[in-house]
Amino acid sequence: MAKTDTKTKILDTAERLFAQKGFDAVSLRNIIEAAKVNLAAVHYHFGSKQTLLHAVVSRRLRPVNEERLAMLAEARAKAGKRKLKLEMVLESLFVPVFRAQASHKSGGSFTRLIGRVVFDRNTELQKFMVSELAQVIIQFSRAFDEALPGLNKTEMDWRSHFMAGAMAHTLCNADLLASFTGTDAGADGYETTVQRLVDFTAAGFRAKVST
Amino acid sequence: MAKTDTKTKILDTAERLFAQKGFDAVSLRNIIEAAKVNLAAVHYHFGSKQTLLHAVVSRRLRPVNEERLAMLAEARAKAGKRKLKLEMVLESLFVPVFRAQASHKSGGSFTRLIGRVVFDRNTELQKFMVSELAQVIIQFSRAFDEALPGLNKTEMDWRSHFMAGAMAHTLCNADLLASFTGTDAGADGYETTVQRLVDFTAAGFRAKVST
DNA sequence: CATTTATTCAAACGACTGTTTGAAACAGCC
DNA sequence: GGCTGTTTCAAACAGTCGTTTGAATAAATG
Repeated sequence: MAKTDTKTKILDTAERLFAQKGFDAVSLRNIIEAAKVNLAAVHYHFGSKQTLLHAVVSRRLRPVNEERLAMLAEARAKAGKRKLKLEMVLESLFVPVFRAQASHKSGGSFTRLIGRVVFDRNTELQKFMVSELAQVIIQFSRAFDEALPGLNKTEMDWRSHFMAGAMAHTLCNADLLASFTGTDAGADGYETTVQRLVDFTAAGFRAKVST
Repeated sequence: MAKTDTKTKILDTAERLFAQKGFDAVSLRNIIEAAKVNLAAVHYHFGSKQTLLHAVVSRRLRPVNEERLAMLAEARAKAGKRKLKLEMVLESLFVPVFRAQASHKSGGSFTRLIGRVVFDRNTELQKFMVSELAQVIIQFSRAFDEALPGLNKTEMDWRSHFMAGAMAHTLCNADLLASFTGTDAGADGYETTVQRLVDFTAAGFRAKVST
């Protein structure tokens, strides 16, 4: 118990602080102070600050990505020979990450972190993210092609891009919605949020391509 | 000429570097080295690093916001007594900021910066942004209500949020699209990008609200 | 038990941070 | 010319940064 205690304390605290303030704005000393561990413990367990970030992201993102692929496979199985339904593909992409926020009582700090990571310009981190997301990207871009057989590749790429932006912004800046508009982002469960996001992005994917 | 030369050299260089690496990751010494000015000049002209960021953002964002409001007013005038058209509202929001990228040959660094700023968690910066965007938010949320009379407030807030995410992500991470999919973001002019973004978000706004 | 391995700790490393200072260099004006 | 106000400059300030070190402690193994 005591062996991994320090390790997870560091992970939990780093996750919370990175999500709150961003990677560069949080120092290792901020983390070890809040986690009440020794400074050298970070390097002993993780090697460097950058590797710590990778560990923080990976711990949460890996199960999420596995569940995404599992849900997509299930959607495929359920469709059988029929065409894959766009809404189910989108749900497979959204539900695991939004549910992780609700279930794991990290106070939503980790989804904020994942959302933020997408927008962070950190060359090391981006390489890491690409490798972590590789399978998901491959499988889901294929799924989108199947669900929207008529759409040409360029349009598909752009619309996937827009969809990713809407998703990341929602994960990362849900509190902005409250401050700007007064609407409380966490008022309903994650299911309602996902439903809204699916409605919006599905309609966007299906929009008539203007000439 | 020499009087404002240092000032604009600092602004230009800071804009480029902030957009490339983010606010925290760039030091004042990085900036003054690239701009070939003295370190103290930053504080002489701008007071602090934070105020420099405000100046960098404001210089570009202010004219963009003015043009946004002007385009919206023009769209209103053109509509006359008819209902405001959603696509024209969206264009009024997108065109100025995307055109600024193309016209001002900053290499698109400033739109990346503006996109990034939306996602940055910097309390000081967020307060500043809210004040800079206040008028735009008020006017455009009213316009969206007019263009979509049937939609209730909560749904409207969420969809505006999704739309903002798609926009910010496109401004900030256009290069990601190239690296992930191979589609070159800058292949066509900004008009095509705006058109695609309008198509996507307009359809999202108009999506049937699922029960 | 002793001995080896894993983990914690305080202290220091050199480098870098934003900011301040006070003296130079420059401008425009009488 | 001298003088005033603006702008530049090198140097230093007081911290903080990520990282390393070597000894002290805890746990595990024989």
